[in-house]
Amino acid sequence: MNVFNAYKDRILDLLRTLISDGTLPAGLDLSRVTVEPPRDPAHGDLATNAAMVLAKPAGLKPRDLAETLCGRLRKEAGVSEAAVAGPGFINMRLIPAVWLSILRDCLRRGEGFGDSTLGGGRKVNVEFVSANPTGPMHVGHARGAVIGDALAGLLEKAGYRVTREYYVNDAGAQVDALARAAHARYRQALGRLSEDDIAAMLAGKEIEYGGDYLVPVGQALAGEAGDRWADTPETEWLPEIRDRAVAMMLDLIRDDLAALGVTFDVFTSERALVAAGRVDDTLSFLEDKGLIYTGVLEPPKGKTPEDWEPRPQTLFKATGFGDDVDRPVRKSTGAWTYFAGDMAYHRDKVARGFDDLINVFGADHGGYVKRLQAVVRAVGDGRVGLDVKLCQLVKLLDGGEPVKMSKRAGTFITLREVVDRVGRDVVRFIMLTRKNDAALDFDFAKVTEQSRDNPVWYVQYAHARACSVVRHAATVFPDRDRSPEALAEAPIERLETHEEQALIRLLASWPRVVEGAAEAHEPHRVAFYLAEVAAAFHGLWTKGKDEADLRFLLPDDEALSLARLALVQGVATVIASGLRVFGVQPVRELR
RNA sequence: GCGCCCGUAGCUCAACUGGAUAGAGCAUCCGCCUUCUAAGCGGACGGCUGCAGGUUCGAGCCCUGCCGGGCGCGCCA
Repeated sequence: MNVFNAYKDRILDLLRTLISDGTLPAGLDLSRVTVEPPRDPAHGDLATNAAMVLAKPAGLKPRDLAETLCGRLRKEAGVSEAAVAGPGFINMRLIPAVWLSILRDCLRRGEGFGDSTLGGGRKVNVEFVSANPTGPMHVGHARGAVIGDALAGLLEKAGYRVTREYYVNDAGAQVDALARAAHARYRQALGRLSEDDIAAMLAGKEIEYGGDYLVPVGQALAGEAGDRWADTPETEWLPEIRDRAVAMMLDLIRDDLAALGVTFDVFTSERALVAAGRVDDTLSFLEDKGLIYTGVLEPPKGKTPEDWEPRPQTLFKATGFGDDVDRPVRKSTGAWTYFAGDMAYHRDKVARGFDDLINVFGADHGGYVKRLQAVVRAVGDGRVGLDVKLCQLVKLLDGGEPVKMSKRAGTFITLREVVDRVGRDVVRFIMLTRKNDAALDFDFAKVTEQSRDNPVWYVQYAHARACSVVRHAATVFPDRDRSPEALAEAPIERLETHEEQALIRLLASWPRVVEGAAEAHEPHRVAFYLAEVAAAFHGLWTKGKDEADLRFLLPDDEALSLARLALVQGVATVIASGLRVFGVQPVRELR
């Protein structure tokens, strides 16, 4: 239960009552009314802007309307105070029982606390990673993988039906290049080429991919086909070798993703879409709507490509849907452009019945967003939304020094190396400690150190420490049931200190954090929230050092101890619930 | 030249989709370890939210124009 939304519903009901009795005019727009925690907790538990938003359209003074509302709110169940503040805010305080019942709910539901019905079972497709199947994943892919997976987990928690999807770009020139490189490795496996020959082919641009990861591909091909393709022309072997190599690269990528703990529900093949005639279907569908035409594009202003010349092209009328220019769908060779395939792919997603589409891309795809949204508008009749999350790059550091990476020198860091070095949970959490559109520093030294500076450790420490306190309770009160279910029955009304009550409110806001982050498609908010919970808990823990009667476990007061234990368990539960969204395993014990 | 993203404390970043006196950590300074894990905690210092206008009860957030940085810009995927 999101207590803020619950009270918002009550306030909306009150407002409708005021409309029906004539205090407020009919037809008032209530959509801008919000209920949120006040910035300063001293103001109360909840605040609403209702009076300020509605005063003007209702022809009333904000403070007058606020007073009227306040009078009604004071009679609402659970409200202990309601007061007008500032320009017309209404601050409310809730009776302690409301907060305590949320803590009990948290303990009874465990990690399921925070689950929401916000999504109402609507279908969302989250497409992420979609790296070309031409080699292992490098560290640059990790951020998109983690953000996509965590966003999917967040949406699931918020009540959406989520499909995690990977679009396999297996139809373009890149996979043909992969096939040629695999063929060279195949001939190497047959003894026809040496390592030096491969190097020379790379240098001469005969092949594009030279990585060792293709050696086993060559060996497998040699084992399967013998010398059947050793001396035949490219047209004879390319399709088969390409398909085998792509399949093996996808296995490689799946393994890398598994090391990160990421799995997909659907892999959609670009080549299969093309083969099934879906691109042709999509183009004729759009043609029937008058959205495909032949025309000549203006050259880009300022920076014209050297070989630019005016040329009639087959174009999609993207400008009709918010794009800056119309987009080519056919190359001069007659083949479809990559974009044409993407049009078919997004139409396919719409046809599969998704209510919302989310694509997680690298920041270098920023120029691609508008045209994709134009496509989705065109094929979805405006019913389906497309949100594109652009991930800025990750700067790899080690102790503050940049880690040198260059594809040319072959020293790029693979995803696997990073996971092996610091662990999957660290990679996942750190990748979520920034908004997707801000650059992120990933410092090997920092993310593994145990200090306040390292958010992963700090949050895990809070969880471990909470678990430790509960464990320790076994020695102080050996006869007591310390399970979360039993603690839900503890006399938590005895939690009276300011810090304890603040922490209860913070835990109680977890459902609201889930809903807000899910609605905004911003999983990083969960990371910041968890750090806040951790800080509040560490603070409370340390206070017990200064003042013995503030310790969680008081041998002389079993009832209060159980109440505090309930709060400690609540902290562990909420942190575990949040980490679960990220696919991170909560640590119960630090070594 | 056009489009998108970014610009917040000395540094790294938040700010709950327009709310109240813009918050944390690091760094600096001052305190706190016979204790449930001090690998931690508390306090102080620190701001013209890049600049200038606009919209309204209210702007870090929305609009316009500048300044600075990143990405992209017809047959690459």
